[in-house]
Amino acid sequence: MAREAVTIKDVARKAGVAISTVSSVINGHQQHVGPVTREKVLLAVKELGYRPNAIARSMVKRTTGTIGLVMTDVVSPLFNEVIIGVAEVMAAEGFQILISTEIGVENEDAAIETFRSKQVDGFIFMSRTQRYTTKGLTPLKKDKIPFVVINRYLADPEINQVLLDDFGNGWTATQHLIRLGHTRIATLCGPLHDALPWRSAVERNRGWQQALEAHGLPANQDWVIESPYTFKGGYQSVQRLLEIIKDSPDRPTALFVANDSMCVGALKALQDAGLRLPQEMAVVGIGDPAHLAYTFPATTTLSLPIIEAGRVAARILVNWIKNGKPEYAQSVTLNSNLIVRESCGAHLSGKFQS
Amino acid sequence: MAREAVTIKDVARKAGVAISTVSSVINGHQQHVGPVTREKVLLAVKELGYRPNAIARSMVKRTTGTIGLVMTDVVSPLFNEVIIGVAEVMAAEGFQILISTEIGVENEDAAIETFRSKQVDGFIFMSRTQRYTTKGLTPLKKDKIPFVVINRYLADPEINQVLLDDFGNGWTATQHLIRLGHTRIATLCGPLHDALPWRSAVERNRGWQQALEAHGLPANQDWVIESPYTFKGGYQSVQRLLEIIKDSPDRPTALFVANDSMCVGALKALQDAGLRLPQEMAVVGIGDPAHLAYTFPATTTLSLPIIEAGRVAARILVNWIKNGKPEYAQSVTLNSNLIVRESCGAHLSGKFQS
DNA sequence: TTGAAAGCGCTAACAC
DNA sequence: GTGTTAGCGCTTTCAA
Repeated sequence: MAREAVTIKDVARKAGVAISTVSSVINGHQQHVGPVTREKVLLAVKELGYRPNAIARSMVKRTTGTIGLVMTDVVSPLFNEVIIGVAEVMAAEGFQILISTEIGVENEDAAIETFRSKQVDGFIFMSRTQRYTTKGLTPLKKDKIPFVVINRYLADPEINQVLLDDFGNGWTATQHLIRLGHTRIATLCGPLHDALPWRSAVERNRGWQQALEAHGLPANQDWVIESPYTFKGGYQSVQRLLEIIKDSPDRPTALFVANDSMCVGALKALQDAGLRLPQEMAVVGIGDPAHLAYTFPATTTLSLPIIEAGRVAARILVNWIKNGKPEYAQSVTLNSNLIVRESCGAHLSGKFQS
Repeated sequence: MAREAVTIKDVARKAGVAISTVSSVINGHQQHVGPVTREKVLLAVKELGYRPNAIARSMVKRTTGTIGLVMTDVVSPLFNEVIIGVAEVMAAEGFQILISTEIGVENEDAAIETFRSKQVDGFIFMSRTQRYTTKGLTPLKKDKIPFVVINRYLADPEINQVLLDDFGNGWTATQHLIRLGHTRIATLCGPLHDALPWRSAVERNRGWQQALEAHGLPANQDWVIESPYTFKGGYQSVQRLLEIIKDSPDRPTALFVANDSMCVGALKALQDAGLRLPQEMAVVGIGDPAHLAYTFPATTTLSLPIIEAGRVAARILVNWIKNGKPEYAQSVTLNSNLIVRESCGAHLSGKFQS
């Protein structure tokens, strides 16, 4: 801060008017101030280089024009993108964003406390791990503090949430392969039976299964390979799958991979095994397009709308703050876009239309 | 904010002591408060669920424990990473981070104004475009507001800067190829002669040139292809290069690509032209490892230490804030790490040792 | 060792 | 129309 900041008092003195008059013109309360006085004030403001102290203002208005963005996992570049969406609408609405420096789910409560003491007007929570807990959020709810939660799938219907359509993604990815003519579709499904199972894995797998069933195709459980959401997991899963199917007369011709990191590993393993892609194995993934556009072949993928999730959450939050109450308790589920690239073989088959 | 927040006054009343006593125990001014009084206060704090109002505190202490992070380009995932580094040290130091919602260089001044009115204790500027200007920073300097600048290469020696070693990156990348036995090395250099030339392009190109000269090798200017830092730029540059060298007996066997997006485009173009990589063309790039690890072949690259830049900048800033003055005017240049993957052919040649 | 009171910079009644 | 004044919640002399 400037050592000797000029205050509203200085402006008032310089302009030869009262403090409250200055306040009026600063805040555009035009009703009560004459044009000449107004000019005098404006002049003084300019000459002194006066900059209103937002802290002092917050003090009396009891609102800061600042929201807290709590990310349990700043480390993920993909999920970082939520900032872009949030920033976009907050800029338009004149809010500032405080981001949590405390990293990791376990520090979420600390972040909430810090932000509350800083008097943020509301919160956005972004998590990657899809925890089911509401623990840290309960006090917020009780104190009627505006907040919206992204990607957390909480059971509480009173909480405003923005969700990604995991089931739909699994369904769409699989259906895309079916439309391309594949009838035997395997899947790398992620951590389905972990200590705490990942909701996204479970849902995406359900999508795969139901899409197949809806088309009267078999959802062969031997072709469901579980592994962590990692490059290595994807690589090893493919090796396992290849082992399982090696003597099979009816090998799968397509593969749905439920996560981006896994998908890159899978592609690598497939190529290391000498398979031609997509001719001998068509692949569809889910996740970050920035990554998957650069694989070889470029990966057809369902692109998670993270930026849009940020926008939507921000809009809900801003409305809530401005109106003093939530529009209504809502849970918005965002669909993904299917980005057709090369790995699914659509560019070869010519079969895929829509 | 909670509608009816409990204040220090409530605590004082409940504990049967004076406001100033509560303040003392809250802030750990142990000197002046007896153990029984202290306990009474602590109890009241707990029972009431008192949370100090940081805004009110800031008001009188004239410091907010908040810094402003101004990014001219939030849209770049790579440069977003700076947040991670900054957050890491700010968390440890107990500062919060306000991020600029105003996007684009042209809005930098607006961001500065907003943050100043919010009384941030200091600034970190992160830019991608390496503007030479000091315009918006001059008032900060004049008012002795702590700030540090990342990736901007300002001439003013009094400004604290964190820089990336563009020249060194060009040099190292090229030298790596030389060590692998290449003697004819082309380069895609980026926007060297643009309306406003990109410093990074100029410097990286200088690194390429001098590394070659240092080894007594020709820096063939016909093999310097200019284009924007884009996927398309890289793709087209390779096409141009291939055209130029197609009848040449002494074709280049290696390529230094001065930017990550360009590099991905280049790889694609090379493969589309039917070249085997890295056997017929070895490639080294610069930029984001997350991207370039997934190309085919995986790209050997100089990985820009963006997170580290955030850390370093944050440390300098925090010191400045805490001591009331900068440690000294410094300009820290960070070297990149060479990440050896497949595109350079090191795994085949066995020549590369260090 | 504790408490009273001034004041941080600003807004918003309420008088004039 | 314009000015006076009482806070917002807290820290910090300074007395007691």
